Amino acid sequence: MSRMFDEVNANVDFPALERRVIQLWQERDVFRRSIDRPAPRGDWVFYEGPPTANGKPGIHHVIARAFKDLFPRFKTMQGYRVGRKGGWDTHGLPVEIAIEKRLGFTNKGQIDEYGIAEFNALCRADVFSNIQDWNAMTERIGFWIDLADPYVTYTNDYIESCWWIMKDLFDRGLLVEDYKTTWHSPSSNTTLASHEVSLGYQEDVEDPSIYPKFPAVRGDLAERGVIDAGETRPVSFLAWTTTPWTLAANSGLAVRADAAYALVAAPARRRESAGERELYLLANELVARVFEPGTYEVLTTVPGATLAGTTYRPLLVGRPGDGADLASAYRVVADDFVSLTDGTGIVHVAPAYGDLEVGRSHGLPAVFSVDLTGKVLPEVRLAQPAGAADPAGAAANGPYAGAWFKDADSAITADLDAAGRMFDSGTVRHAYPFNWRDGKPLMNVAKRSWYIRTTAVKELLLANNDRIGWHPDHVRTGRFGKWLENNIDWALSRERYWGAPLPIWETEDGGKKLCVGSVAELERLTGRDLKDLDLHRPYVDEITFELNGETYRRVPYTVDVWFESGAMPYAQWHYLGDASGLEVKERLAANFPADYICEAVDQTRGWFYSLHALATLMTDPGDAASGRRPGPLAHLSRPTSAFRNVNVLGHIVDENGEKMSKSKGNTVDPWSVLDAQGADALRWYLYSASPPEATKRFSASLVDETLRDFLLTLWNVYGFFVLYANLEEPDVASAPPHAERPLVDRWLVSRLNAVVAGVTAALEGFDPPTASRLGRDFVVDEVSNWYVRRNRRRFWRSGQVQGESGARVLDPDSLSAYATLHEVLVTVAKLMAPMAPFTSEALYQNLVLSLDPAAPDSVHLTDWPKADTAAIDEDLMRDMRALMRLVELGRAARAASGVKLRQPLPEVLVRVRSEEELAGVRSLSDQLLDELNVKAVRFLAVTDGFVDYALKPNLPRLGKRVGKLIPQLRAALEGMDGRAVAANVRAGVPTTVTLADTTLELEPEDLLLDARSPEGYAAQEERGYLVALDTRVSDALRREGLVRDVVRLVQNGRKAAGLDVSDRIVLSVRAEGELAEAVREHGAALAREVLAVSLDDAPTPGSFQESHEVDGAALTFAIRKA
RNA sequence: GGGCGAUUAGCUCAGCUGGUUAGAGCGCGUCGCUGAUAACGACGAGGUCAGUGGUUCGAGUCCACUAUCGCCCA
Repeated sequence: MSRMFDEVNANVDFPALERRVIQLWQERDVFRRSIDRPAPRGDWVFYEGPPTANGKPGIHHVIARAFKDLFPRFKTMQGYRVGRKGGWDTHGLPVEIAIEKRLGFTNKGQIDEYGIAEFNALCRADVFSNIQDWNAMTERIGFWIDLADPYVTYTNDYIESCWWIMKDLFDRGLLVEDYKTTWHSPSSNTTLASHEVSLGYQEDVEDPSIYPKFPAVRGDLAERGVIDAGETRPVSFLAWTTTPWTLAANSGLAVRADAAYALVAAPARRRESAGERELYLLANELVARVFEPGTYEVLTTVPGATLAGTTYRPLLVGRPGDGADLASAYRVVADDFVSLTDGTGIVHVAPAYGDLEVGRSHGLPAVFSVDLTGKVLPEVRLAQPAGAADPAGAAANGPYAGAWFKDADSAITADLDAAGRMFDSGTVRHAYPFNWRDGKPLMNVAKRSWYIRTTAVKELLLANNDRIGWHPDHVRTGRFGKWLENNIDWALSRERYWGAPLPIWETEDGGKKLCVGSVAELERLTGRDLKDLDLHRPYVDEITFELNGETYRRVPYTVDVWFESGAMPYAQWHYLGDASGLEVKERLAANFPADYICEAVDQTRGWFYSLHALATLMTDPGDAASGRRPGPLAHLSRPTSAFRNVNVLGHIVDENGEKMSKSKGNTVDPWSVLDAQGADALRWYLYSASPPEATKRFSASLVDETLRDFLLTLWNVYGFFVLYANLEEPDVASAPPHAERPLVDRWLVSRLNAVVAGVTAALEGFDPPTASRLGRDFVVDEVSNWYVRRNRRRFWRSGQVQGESGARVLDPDSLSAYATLHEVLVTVAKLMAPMAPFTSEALYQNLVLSLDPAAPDSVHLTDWPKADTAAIDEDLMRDMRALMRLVELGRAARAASGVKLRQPLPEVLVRVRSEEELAGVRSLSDQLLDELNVKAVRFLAVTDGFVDYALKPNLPRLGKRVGKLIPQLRAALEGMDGRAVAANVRAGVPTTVTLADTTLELEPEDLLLDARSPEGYAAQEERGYLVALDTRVSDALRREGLVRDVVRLVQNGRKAAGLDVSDRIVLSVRAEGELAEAVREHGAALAREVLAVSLDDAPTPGSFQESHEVDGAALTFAIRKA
């Protein structure tokens, strides 16, 4: 017999079902067709943030991809075309480090020895080592993205686009070379990337803590009135540092202009109390912390601004940097960075070792004391007093020459102490970074570096940020906004190997520099055919050319990988500006900027920033006042970020809240979840568990809960529908129109449309938790636990009638139920499609395509449901809510009364909160009777004298008006006659309340009436609702209740006998006493309930037989399939 | 050390612009119901809404500080 629908297996295996759906998508080419289908609303642009495929994908990659898939599917159904080009991040340090580890390298020099070409070849081979896993995971979770034609950052085309951008920036003066402070590892002579530095931070490192005395030039101070002109005692600026080795690099001292500085008289060393006193300058508020109590005297205080510009003599000398002019050194400067929380309020400034910005802004020269391998330079020695000859001779090596910089600390300290230049020395424990590979200390060093001058467009960065739809919103002004406000130039160059080379060529002396923007340009410069040139190092390093008689060589740098990922809007199409083909230009125009991106929160200063900064630079309209030229995309777009909306995702942690890491062994293999619970359960859990930005604790048991709570409930409703539809074969198309269906159907349709509106709004607001929870609550609470439970009888044995043609035709009531539930299931399938693409596809295939082969052959090719606002009946939904509330109270009342639900009761008294609700609930009262198994309902008027009332103020209305009198008013209302006030409320007249000092006129809506239970009923009340059951059971009702017991036992018997739900039976029942009477009286109803074609009290031979005791009476029945 | 965010029941989370008795699901206990259900219903145990102070007639909600956790930066 051919069924209307494919049978639905109640023991559904979701992972297996999902694999079949994947196959169906492949066979029907659904993904491609979803992009090719007509897009009346135009393009909606999604950018894939490229992952790296050199590691196995973990559960945290699934979450990002689950979100990345949701919105493109949603927008596609809404009528947009959403192209989804995949991408892979292939360059960068993680790859290099993996290869270095494999080769056992501990420092960068070993790479040069090994050979850059060989090294990079290994990197290239490694980056896709896990791409099979990635592609399999991507497909299995249903992430639709074009993996056949992804952008790959290591390709020549991609690199060339990066070059084009850099050349544009260079030509506009926005790509410049300058000194930069870096964390340098002298042990491996390498600059470390910031994340490498953070890997190596150690807490509680013991370092020197010294207070050197810088001899002030007394004349300068006397001139400003800080000391007397005749002062002869030594005057020192007292500084504090933890790096004695940088003292030879000192070229300035910094004070805070707005802080008070004290001139203190004290002994020459901290621990001395006697002896000749010297004079010190330091921040006034730190004096008591630096000097021992009772050993010092504050002579005067002056503002820091007064000290600025005075000079002092150096303690040690070092090697001046290129072009450094020592004439400008050894000055006191004022700067806000100076902190007064520790030290002395006078900061020793060594521009070459960490204080580059300060030095630069005050014109202090860079002086070096240590080379890049951590060896102290030969020039370093104690400074000699003016006019004194160096005993060892200036040409000879200094006493610390060649020493490891940290080893020189103690010698320098001792020598300064001996020279009387040390006020105190000790140690301090603090956090300090070490090379994470060899454990050796790092040092802050200024190096030449290339920068993108993002500070030139800072205002534009902020303005463009204001227009981004951040989700959550606080990132705009918080994490990201703060970052932009403190914007510093983007340090672009890296001394690395496996990355896009910086395309700058310079002359031997570095005097002339040229940025190359394309391979074609390089061919013109060299006169060579470079079509087959690998743009990576070392090959590109070998390309040199002559220009105006000078040889140009490429600088040795690669660029920050964030630059590469930030360039993807342009580089994914191999965009080269005006040199691009027409097709590429059109592609770029259609796909810029993105409507949506989605990544985890750690990308704020990573991809989010690099995308934003480059797009801002590219679309910069220019600034005539400062002579800034417009960017190359200014003609295409107003100033903009690269993205309009972004979901910022939180991280996934394990079930104990701990970060997942391979070393802890607490990572979750996505496949373990995908194979057990399936992709939809996982996706739904990820969407609904918590706000996207929240840190999520992941546990498989929560995914399991999602599966049982939501997906299985939906599946059961679906299975229920199909099971009975296949028996009854309803023609849902011929069902009565909505308006003519029973109230409960109209209610469900109303709710459905409200849910459509709600889910649509939530997804348009990039809010998956709200969308998924609306769907879940609707399906579980309203469709399954209310509608289907309340209406299941309408779906089975529904009294088929013969149609005029002799065909079987369902009565309109059943047909309405089928049509309503069918519509709900189909619409829910569409609403769920972006979030649970597999289950929704399965439902759609069976529920829609079985009936209408002409329909789109995938749910993902259908249009997003539109909410029919005309079908949303707010009053009806409010009334049903009230009814559900009453049923809840009625059940509680029954439970309290001890009368079981099978026993019918004669009457229930009901009171609701308003006249409108009363009318509404009255129209739904048959639901109430059925649900509570009661014969009649009596509605009490809202102000019926049958009940008394507690009076309460309606606070949202009265709070502002009455204010402080609220407690008085409460007390007064409690003392008033509830019935009398209720009568006022009913009549719509104000009530006068007398308080101590005043009287208040309260309008009816200012008061809340809480009904109190009537005496002698099993009653439950809550917030104005009241349900009271009359629990007197008549004999007739008792017999009815007994028969319901018999029905239940026979039904159980049917099940035990292995009968099908639609099988008809021959039934015999033998009972005694009142039970026999009850069976006789309600025999017809009994037979109808259990599908008995005949009912007698004779034994039925060869049949299933059972004996029971019902309410003390014996019962035996036998059933046989008819 | 700085910035941003979080902290509500054993677990996962709601709680809108301050307002009546702080909720849901899971888990636990008792009882009930059951021909779609791997279910469902009622009742119960479980909360000083991280802490302290403030604003207010009224604070889970607003403000300040503190603690703990996470991320980013140093």
